[in-house]
Amino acid sequence: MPPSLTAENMPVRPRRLVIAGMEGCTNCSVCEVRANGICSALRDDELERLARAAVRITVPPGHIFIEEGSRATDFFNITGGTVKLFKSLPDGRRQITGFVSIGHFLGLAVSDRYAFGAEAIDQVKLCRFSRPKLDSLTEEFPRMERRLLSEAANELVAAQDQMLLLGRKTARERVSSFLYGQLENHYGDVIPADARISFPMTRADIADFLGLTVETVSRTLSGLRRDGLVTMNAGHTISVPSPARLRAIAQGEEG
Amino acid sequence: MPPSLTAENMPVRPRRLVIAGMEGCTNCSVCEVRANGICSALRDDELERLARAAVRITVPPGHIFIEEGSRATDFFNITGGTVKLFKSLPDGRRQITGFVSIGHFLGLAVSDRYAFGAEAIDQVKLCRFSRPKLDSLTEEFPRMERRLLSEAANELVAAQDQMLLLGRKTARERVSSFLYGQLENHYGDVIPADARISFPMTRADIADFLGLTVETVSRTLSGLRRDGLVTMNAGHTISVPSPARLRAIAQGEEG
DNA sequence: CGAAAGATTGAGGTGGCTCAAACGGCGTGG
DNA sequence: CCACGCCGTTTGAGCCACCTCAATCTTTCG
Repeated sequence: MPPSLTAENMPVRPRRLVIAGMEGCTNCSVCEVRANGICSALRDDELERLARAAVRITVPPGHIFIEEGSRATDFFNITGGTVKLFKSLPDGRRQITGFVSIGHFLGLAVSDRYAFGAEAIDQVKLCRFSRPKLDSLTEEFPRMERRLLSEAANELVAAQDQMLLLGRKTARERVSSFLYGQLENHYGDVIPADARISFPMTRADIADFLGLTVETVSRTLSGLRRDGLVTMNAGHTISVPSPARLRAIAQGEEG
Repeated sequence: MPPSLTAENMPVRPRRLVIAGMEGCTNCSVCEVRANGICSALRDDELERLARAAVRITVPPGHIFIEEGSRATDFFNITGGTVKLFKSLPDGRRQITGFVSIGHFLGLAVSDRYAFGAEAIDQVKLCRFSRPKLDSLTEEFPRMERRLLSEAANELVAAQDQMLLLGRKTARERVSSFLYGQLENHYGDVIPADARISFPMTRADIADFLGLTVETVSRTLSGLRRDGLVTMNAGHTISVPSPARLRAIAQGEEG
């Protein structure tokens, strides 16, 4: 059993700390996302009550575990893997509104139905809470509600950034923004020169996230490579010699 | 996700319930947004404490009262008028992330700085709370925190809709979505045939909201008029004979 | 090793942008 | 009361960034 992890002695950024063989575990005090999940706001004794409300499940790649417009019966906390959230139009056009991974919650709904769909990109592990259970839990633990509010505020800021991207940025700026965002996810606020990213999403996912086509994403990446801004080891692993230059492009600071 | 974010306790649509001559009033129990503002979650005795923390101010049209990136010292509740929220790029490109009016809050920030700017479109009235004051208030009134969470959840849903619009909709669909949204704001869920909207924002505002240019917005409106979908009385007042058809276009259901 | 999915590249088309001009309402001042 | 100027809106003409369609190449995985 790992030492007790409190909010104070843990870093803020998500870690790739994934403990194998936890599938059947319902003891939240040793949960791998204790440090970042919604549970991070709780004390050990409170966690025990939480554990009874949570069910840990595993979702295979490509599986849609939240259907757009279906009844919002559950609430999820991601404990491993990466999920894409999306909205679609009747003719199949799709917009990915965000990628969420370890430590983040999922299932905030205004009405009794989900306004978005959720699909596992790779093998995804998550904690499921039934909505009524969660309601009574937040009732009991105000600190958890505060945690949810701060998480929602974060999502809102990210959503506003994405609106600026989708409404006003060029393809080159969008792709650079995406790559830089991946760098931030991985390294936090201090990104070293010659950084490397590895991400699970396909070009099609990236295109649907950036409001572009696969071809444009591919061409734009090739362009960045030609300009020495990135080097591509494999399709899903990219090196960035100068993150600062990439950031400048992402923010529209280049000629 | 949110605790009680069930249909029953969700905020209803904003009402045009505006009581004149309240400018100097600091008694929240008779406040015109009592029904929809963040205060709506509070009892009368709690409101009295709230009143001491609030300052009512008036902002003239065109005035930017939140500067992008400035210190997030205050939190606002809009009691009259319409505000545009925006983000900009260094070269002046601008994206309006939302229009907020009576009853909505403003100023939720993740860091110690605002990630967006806010500008009054018409004459705007608002309640200002200092951040520390608000913090102690939410500490004291958990119900208020819950209210903020539900409001944030609503904003998040709207933001996701807007991302779909910006990333995947045509100009015609975007303009139709905007107009239909205005109808919803005004009428709520039940929109009568032959509905009329009147909005304060200029074509430039609409363009920056929809990720288009002024010219495209204008041309698209002309197109909708040519097709009998809208009739324009004055530039800022538009009639919609068949809201259902407009909605169909907005959602990409037309050929 | 082979099939299928994903990624890249090319050629050509187009929706929305840019540049430009004209129009209209409204407040101001003569 | 009208002339003027300002600002927002509309309309036109031409262009370009990104999309569409299509072929080829690469990676993945049974």
